[in-house]
Amino acid sequence: MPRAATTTDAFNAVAEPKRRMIIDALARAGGALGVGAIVAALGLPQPTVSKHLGVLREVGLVSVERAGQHRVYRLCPEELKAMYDWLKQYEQMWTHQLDRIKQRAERMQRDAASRPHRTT
Amino acid sequence: MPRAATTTDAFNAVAEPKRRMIIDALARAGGALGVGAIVAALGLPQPTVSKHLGVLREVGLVSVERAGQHRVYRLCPEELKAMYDWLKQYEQMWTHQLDRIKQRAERMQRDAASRPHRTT
DNA sequence: CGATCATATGCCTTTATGGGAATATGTCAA
DNA sequence: TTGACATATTCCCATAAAGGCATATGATCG
Repeated sequence: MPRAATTTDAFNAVAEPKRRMIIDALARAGGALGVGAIVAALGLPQPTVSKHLGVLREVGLVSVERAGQHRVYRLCPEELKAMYDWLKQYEQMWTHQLDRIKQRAERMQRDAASRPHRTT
Repeated sequence: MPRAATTTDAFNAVAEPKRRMIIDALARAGGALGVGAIVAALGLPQPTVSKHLGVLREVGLVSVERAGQHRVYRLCPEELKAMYDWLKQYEQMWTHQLDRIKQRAERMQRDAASRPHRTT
C-alpha cells in the first residue's frame, strides 16, 4: 500500500515544505495573495505553485476567489487549528520537562549558595 | 522527484495516521511503552508497529531503551514542540476570526434593539 | 476577432512508501 | 545447548508523489 494521498488531510498536505512556505507567505501577507504574488515571493515555477495550491485547497487549508484574471488564495485557519489542537494535547509534556530542568538548575544553585565555597 | 522521505522530519513522519496513533498511545501511557504493549493497544501486526517505530525514532520523535528482551519506546516531545511552534504562529488567525464573528453578532443585536421594530 | 496576460492541467520519469508474510537477530530460562 | 519469547529486518508489490516542460483554459484589452 503506498503512502496516503497528500490530499488526505492537513497533516499530509503540510508535510511538503514548499506547501508550508506557501502558507507562511500567505500569513505574512495578512492571509491572502494572488498566485503571481506567491510565485514572486517564493521564486518557484508557476506550475509548481499552482499544483501545491491545488493540494492545499483540496484539504481545505486555503480557499480561492476569482478576481478577474487573477485568483486570490486565502488561508483557512480551521484546518491548521485541527493540527494545533492535536499537538496542544502534548504541550504539558515539554513544559513539564522544561520545568523539571529549571527546578533542577535552581536547586543546584541553592545548594551551591548554602554550601561553603570551594576554590579548585 | 518523489515525495520527501517520511524520515525527513517530524511533519512527514506524523503524516501517517498509524504513527500518530502510536504517539497517542505512548502519551496515554505516560510517555513510554514496550513494543508488545503498543501492538496490543492498537491491534496492529508487530512488524508494522516496529517499522513505524523505526521511522519515529529516526526523526527523533521517540527514543528506545533496551530492557532485557523488551524494548521501551519513549516519546521525545521536543520534535512535537517544533511542529507546535510552527502552528502556534497562526493561533491568532482563528482566535481573531472567532472574535470578529462574535463582535459582528453583538453589533447586529445592538442595531436591532436600537432600531424601531419592523414587522414584515 | 486577435493578442496577451494569469493560471491550471497534462504527460513523463524517478523513487519511496506501507502492507503482508516469512525470517533473522537477540535474550532469557531450564 | 536448546528452545520459547520479543523485536527487527528482509523481500515483493502497487501506487502516488513532485519536478520540468509544454500546453490548455480563461479573462482582458485594443
